[in-house]
Parts: sequence; structure tokens; C-alpha cells
Amino acid sequence: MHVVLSSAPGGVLLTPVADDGAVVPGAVTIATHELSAEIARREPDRPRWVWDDTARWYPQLLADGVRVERCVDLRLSHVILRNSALTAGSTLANAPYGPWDAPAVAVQQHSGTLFDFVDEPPQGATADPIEEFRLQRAALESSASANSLGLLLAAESAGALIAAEMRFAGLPWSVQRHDELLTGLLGPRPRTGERPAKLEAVLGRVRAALDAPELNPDSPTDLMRALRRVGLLVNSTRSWELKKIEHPVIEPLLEYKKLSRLLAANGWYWLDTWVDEGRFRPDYVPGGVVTGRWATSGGGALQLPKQIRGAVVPDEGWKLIVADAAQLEPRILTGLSGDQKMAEAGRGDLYEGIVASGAVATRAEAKVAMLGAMYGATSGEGGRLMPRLTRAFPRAIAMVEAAARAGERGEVVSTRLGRSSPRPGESWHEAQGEANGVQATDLDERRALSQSRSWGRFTRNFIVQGTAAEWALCWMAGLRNRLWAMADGDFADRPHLVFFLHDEVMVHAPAHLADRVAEEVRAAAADAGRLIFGALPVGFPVTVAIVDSYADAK
DNA sequence: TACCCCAGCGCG
DNA sequence: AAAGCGCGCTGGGGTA
Repeated sequence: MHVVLSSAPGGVLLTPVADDGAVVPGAVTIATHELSAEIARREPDRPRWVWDDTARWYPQLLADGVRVERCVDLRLSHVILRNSALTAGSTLANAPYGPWDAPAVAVQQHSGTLFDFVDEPPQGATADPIEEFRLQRAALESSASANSLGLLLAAESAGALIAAEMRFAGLPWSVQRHDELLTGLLGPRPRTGERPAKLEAVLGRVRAALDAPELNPDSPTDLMRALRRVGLLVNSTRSWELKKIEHPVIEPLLEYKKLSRLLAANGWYWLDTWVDEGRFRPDYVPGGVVTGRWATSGGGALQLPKQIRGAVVPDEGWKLIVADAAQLEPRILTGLSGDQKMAEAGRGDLYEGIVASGAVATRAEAKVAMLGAMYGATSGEGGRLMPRLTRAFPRAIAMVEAAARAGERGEVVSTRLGRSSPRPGESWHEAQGEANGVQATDLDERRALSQSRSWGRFTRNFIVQGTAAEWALCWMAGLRNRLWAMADGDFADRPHLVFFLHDEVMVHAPAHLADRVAEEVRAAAADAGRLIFGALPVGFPVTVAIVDSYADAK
């Protein structure tokens, strides 16, 4: 049974609907302040709550101590159905753009008011969630791959629940450990506007080596000018380019860049802004990337540098269980293509397996070659190794090559479960058109070819990255339910997810449950593989570490 | 003052 | 080791 939540005069309307979206008698209006209790009361019936946007409804429920098992996030589902090649003929996909195509609402920060958006829905006023749900079910029903797409919508919605729960729980963060790490690397916290002592010292060495006492090291133009003045003819000030040079300034300059980056991105200011009462609460954005990956806004949660991961520590008597899907994307490609030889190579360490197949000589080569295949390397080591990979694993490589060719023609490609790539924009088509015109110049043709190839690299990667994102969502959704079933009590008293990074998850759990959590993590990974690829012989091994600090994982 | 873009670098 | 996918964030430097 589905129950649709919608704003109504005097509160929130709860409307039961059937699987096809038809309204079932029994709709009631619940006063806003009684909504959480009402949902908690009905939750044992395992309804699937249907709402416009999880980020609007769920944080308040969690704050009231209510965890729900299932939902339909209409906005996220709409985006998938609007763009999927599998529902291209549906009414939904052909309707004019409307409120359901609007971007996500910002997560309410610390607004104390209860469901305060209910009285003033910003753009959702004209959007009837019941009608939208009916359109979505019709689109799904009309699709030839309703099962896959349905799984994708369920996984996407579960991801939205998880994102809200992870923000609610927060990533356990030790302000003291973070401060110690910063102090060790940079020196004690300085007054605002001043550089920490160690940063200032290394900057002094840079200025001396360049004989430029006024140098602003944070200005690329200023820095480049100073480098050229001492005869270093660089084209940029990027670290990897500077590393190739031998000069007394290089070592302190690279050191300065490393430290100033840490200070700017994850220093004391970041700590003050983002960590509160021992928890880091980033704003996760499910579906924030076209491929289906999550994004974040604020706090840079998906870029936590290794330098400061030591500040992530569990509560007293608790553990962190950090799990990483080993070589996820190559394994996804194996599943997508059904390449038996690659599946065999992936029985253990996939890259060692590729070496054992005779395709390349070393593990490092295998890794670079696989990355090249999935990203579309044309030159360098990756490009050089491609032909050998193609000979060894023709089916897998044919899969990504086909996706690349489709993209080069401006066509749409889709993931395993049916998320489709966007179409190239107007300027892309203009460039292609100009190259085909009678007056086309060499430059026109080169530009068109370059853009065509570039879009091909995007679609090539899209099917792999997007399907990997689907696998990760299924992994997490399954794990979420397994963790909930492991213990009793409130959400935060049970083992729960606290972090997610594309192919890596972190669970915060009471120490005595840590070993069992590790088992559930592995089992959920196996489930996800079967859900998406059925009986295919591709495995998804995960490395699991039970640790007292994120820095101790892998 | 507000905004935009770029260069650079962190993560997968 | 350096060229190939997807992001977010910062400070500099320009424009309105």
C-alpha cells in the first residue's frame, strides 16, 4: 500500500493509493503537529510513503524519533523517468517542464519549526503529488523494463532516506583530534588573518629561494611571474608540473601548497563551520550527479582529505566499520558486458587476474589499462595498453566502445537499470553542423571532432559510473535494512550508516556488534550484485575494516 | 558590494 | 608516471 502525503488546509492529507495510483477510500487530514505520531502509528503496516521530496519531510520525522522503512521520492523518481530512454514514450516524459523538474529544495538548516514548509510550499503549490504518482506508475507500466526501472526508483528513494538519516546521525568527529592534527602540521591556531607558524616558515623559504619577499603564493599569476624571473619557464603552477623541475624553490613550494590547501579547505574555519557537538553533518544531494552519483553541498564531505581522517572517531564503546567495494567499476563493466574472461580474471584481485591472463605484465599496468578503457584514454600509458586489453577482453571493451560511438553521434546511453545520459547541448550540435557545412574550415572540423570525442568519453564512462552508482545504492539500501534489524531502540542507538563515498560506506555501531555488521556489509554487497546482474558470475568483494579511527581504514 | 569565472587541488 | 570520467570548494581577479 502507498500513502501519499500532501499539504492541505489545516495540516497534511494522507491519501492511500493503489499500485497504479488510483485513490483508495480512507484519506484523512492530520494536524501538522500530529503527523510524526500518525506516521509512527502506521509504520508497522509497512506502507510506502509517497512524498514530493524526502529532504522536506524526513528530517522532521527523524527529529521526532520516527524512522520509516520505505518511501517514493517523487522528485528524484521524476527526473529518472523524464530522461530514461525506457520511458521516452510516456505521458510524463513528453509533458511540458513543470514543478517536478525543479531542483531539490535546500535542506532546512536548524529551523526549529515543525514542518514549517507545509503552510508555504514554494513551487510545489500547483503540483499534485497524487496525480504525479499516477503519471509515474503509468510511465513505469508502459516501459518494457518495468522491473529494472522500478528497482532503480526504489533504490533512489532509499538513497534519499539514507541521506537524511546520515545527516541526522552525523559523522562522529573529534574536534580535539582535528585540532591536534592541524597543530602538528601547521602550527597552533593563529589569530584570524594570520598564517600559522609552520606555513609562514615554509613561505619564507619559498620567498627566499625566489628572491621575492613580497610574493603572494596564492596568486597563480604572481607565482608564475616569480618562477619565470629565476629562469623556470613553467606554463602553469600545478604541483605535478612543478614536480618535474629541479630547483631549490620546488620542495618548499610544494610543501606550502599542500599545507595552505589543508588550511583553506579543512582548517579551523571548516571545523567551526561544519562540526557541531562532535558530529559533521554535510548536506548530501542524492542524484546530484547526472550519472546518479550523490553530490554534496557545503562542507565538501566527498573530498575529506586523508590528512584529517584521523579526526573521525567513534563514540566511547562504539566502532567504525569502513567498507570499500574492491575495483567496483571494472567489475561493473564485467557485469554489464557479461565478459566471461573478465569475470574469471576477477575471481580474486581483478588486476592480478588481468596480469595472469597475459594481457599485461604488471598489476600497475592492468590498473592503468582498465582506467583507460573506462575513461577513454587516447594517449599515454593508458592509450598504449588499450589494444592489448581489447584482445584479451573483447566483449568488455566492445561494450564501452559502443557507448563511446553512440555518444559521438549525439545519442543517449543508459545504465543497467535504465538511467539515461543527457543529450549534448545546443552548442555541441551547432559545432557538428558547422563542420558538415560547405564552408567548413579545418578549424571547424577539428573543433567538431574534438567535441564529438569528448561527448563519447562522457557516455563511455556514463554507463559504468552510473551502473556503479546503482550498485552502490542497492548495497546501501540492503545494508540499511540489515542494520535496522540488528538491534532494538531508537535510530541512533542501533548500528547505522554515517558516511558514503561512491564505493565506500561507513557504519557506526556498538563495539559488540561490529563483527556482525561486517558480515552484513558483505552479504548486502552480494545481494546488490544479484539484484542488478542476476546470476552472472561477477563477484563484488568488499574490504572491511573495524577501526577506532577512519585513518586506520586501508 | 555582489557576482562570475578561472586555476588549482581534494575525493572517487 | 600524466591523460582520460564525475564532482565541490577556495582564493584570486575581473566585471557590473
